[in-house]
Amino acid sequence: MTVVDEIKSSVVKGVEDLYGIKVDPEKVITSLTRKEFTGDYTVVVFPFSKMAKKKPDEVGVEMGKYLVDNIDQINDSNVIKGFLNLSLSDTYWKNFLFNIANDSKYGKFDKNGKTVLVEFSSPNTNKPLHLGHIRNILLGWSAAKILEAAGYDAKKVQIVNDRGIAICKSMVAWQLFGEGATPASTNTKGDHFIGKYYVQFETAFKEEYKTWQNSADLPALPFEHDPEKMTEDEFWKKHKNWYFNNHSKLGASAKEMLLKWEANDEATRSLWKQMNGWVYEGFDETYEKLGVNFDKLYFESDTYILGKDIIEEGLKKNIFYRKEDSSVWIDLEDAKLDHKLVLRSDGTSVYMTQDIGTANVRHQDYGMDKMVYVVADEQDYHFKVLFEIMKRMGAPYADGLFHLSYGMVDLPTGKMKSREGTVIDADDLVKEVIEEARLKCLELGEVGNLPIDQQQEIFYKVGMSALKYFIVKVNPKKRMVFDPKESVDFQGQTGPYIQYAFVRTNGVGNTAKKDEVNLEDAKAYKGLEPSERELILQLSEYPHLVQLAAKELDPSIIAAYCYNIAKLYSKFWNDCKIFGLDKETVAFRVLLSQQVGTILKSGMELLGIEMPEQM
RNA sequence: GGUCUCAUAGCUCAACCGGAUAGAGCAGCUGCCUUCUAAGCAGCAGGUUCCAGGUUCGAGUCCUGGUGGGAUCACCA
Repeated sequence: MTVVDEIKSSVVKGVEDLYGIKVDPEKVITSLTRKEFTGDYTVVVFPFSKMAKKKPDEVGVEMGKYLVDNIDQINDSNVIKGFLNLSLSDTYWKNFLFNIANDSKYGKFDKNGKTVLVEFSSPNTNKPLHLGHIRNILLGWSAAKILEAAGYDAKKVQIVNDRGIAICKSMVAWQLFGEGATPASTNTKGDHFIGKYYVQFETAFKEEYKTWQNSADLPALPFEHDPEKMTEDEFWKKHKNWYFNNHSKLGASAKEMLLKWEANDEATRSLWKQMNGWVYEGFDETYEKLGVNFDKLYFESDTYILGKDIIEEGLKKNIFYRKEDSSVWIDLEDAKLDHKLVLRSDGTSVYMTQDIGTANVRHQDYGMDKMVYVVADEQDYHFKVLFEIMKRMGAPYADGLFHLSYGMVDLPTGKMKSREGTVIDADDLVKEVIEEARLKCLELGEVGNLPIDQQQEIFYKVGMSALKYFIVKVNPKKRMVFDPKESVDFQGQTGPYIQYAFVRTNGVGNTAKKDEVNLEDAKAYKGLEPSERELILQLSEYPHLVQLAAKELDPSIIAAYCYNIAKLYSKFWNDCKIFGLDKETVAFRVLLSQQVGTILKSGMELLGIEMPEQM
């Protein structure tokens, strides 16, 4: 039982003993005492003062006395404006530090026997990964790590969108313009190689469309052009899809390719396999750089036909209904979600059907209790509908479905748009950030004399932490702005700042080893400086925050926490000397540094960030 | 137009689900390296939390109504 729990239950008992009122322990509000006041924990007494019909301060004083009398560790209390501040003894905090030093699993919860699937990344195979994917990947990875720490068996999966019109466009362009080139022959990373042909297709299509617009005998157009309401450009933009489907030569080739693919045409399938293979090689390289991996990949080419049988089952249960044209729908009006198509009139699947089917297959594979989809917030509606359907279908994991919805990454100039070339490429960004780190390390750090491969490793870790921390510190739900020039910083609330604090703890450890400091001596340490006390108090919050982050699926909670610890350690570093003092003090501060280092490392690991030994 | 979502310092973000005087970082200014790594520390300055009401001991947080951004409302994925 933690102190906080103990305080809460004592408050409950106290309220009952003193005033004869029963309260729910959940309703007891405690928090860390703010810096301006003396105390460690604060209890809000307003609710009890209302029930007891006494003045808040009066209740506070009575409760304070009760708690000091009944909980050994609490040795003082004060009341300010209805807030009861409780102080724990120095001995308590010192013992707390000794306890976690002996607990190798501090902050890691016992297995709860539940399995959770985390789906993330899920790229299309027609172009390379970009900054948006990076946010997705970091969130997914981190969510999985946090859930693991909270006791779940977390499986990392993705659905690879490897089929459809987009990849066919790349295939057509490669046939038309490729002249047999390969990633190897052009010395290009596979995903970039394919992306190049996708862009080439789009460019050629645009040209074709333009020529057609200016040609003499245009057919009747489906949309009217009202010059008052739209510009010429907007007018043609509106017709783009229609043109692609009905008049474009390139469009026809791509569509033909798709039909052949669906008909299992041998040549088409083998070209498709080859081109996707190139893309996967490229993706793997990027994933490795980002330090992530997956337990299982699901491919849309396998799953896109799934789900139909489930729809049939649902039809029997009257969850779905069939229209006259034999398309199948679900009525979700009572959930304020409208009617939604789940099967086309020709009997083929739609996106929703696939997702239903895929969820089912995953349940056969893993029997998961929970599933987290890391997908951008533009799909909020889709997942609301999907989850509602799964609930009505009675899926056993329906209550464990969670959409980790995150906001887009914007540039200072506005949205990233692949069509306008304003996309930040993942590989470029990684490379840039490592280069920045190299310059910074050589300027500020003490790495110049290390062997070159160790230097490289440090540059990599520092650069990646700057990038990752910047992204993961923001609450996932919020849109965020990424300024390529300024965003990836190395000072202040950043990854490298936290790494720097860690490197200091590491240095302390090395010196302690050299000086043969005996950590047992720490137990005889007599004092406790404010910055030491504050640090230990924060260390004690770690498990609680891991749980909170797991519950909210929010890595930014951990990111903020790590920063907090690093900051307090930096303060401690400045306030307190570590070596060259009596052996008890030295031992205690070495032990404290060691624990700070341990927590920083495991906290940052939850965010997918590695710590360098030195920098 | 319906639905969802967001709005906090010049900029980028916090505020642990309603708690004390709204906090950090960056940018700006002032100090601190002969001593464990100054990627640091201490300090100054910066706010009508978009607006108007409401709920209550207490509202950035909840409710209503505005304003402004974004998303979504396909037999696309």
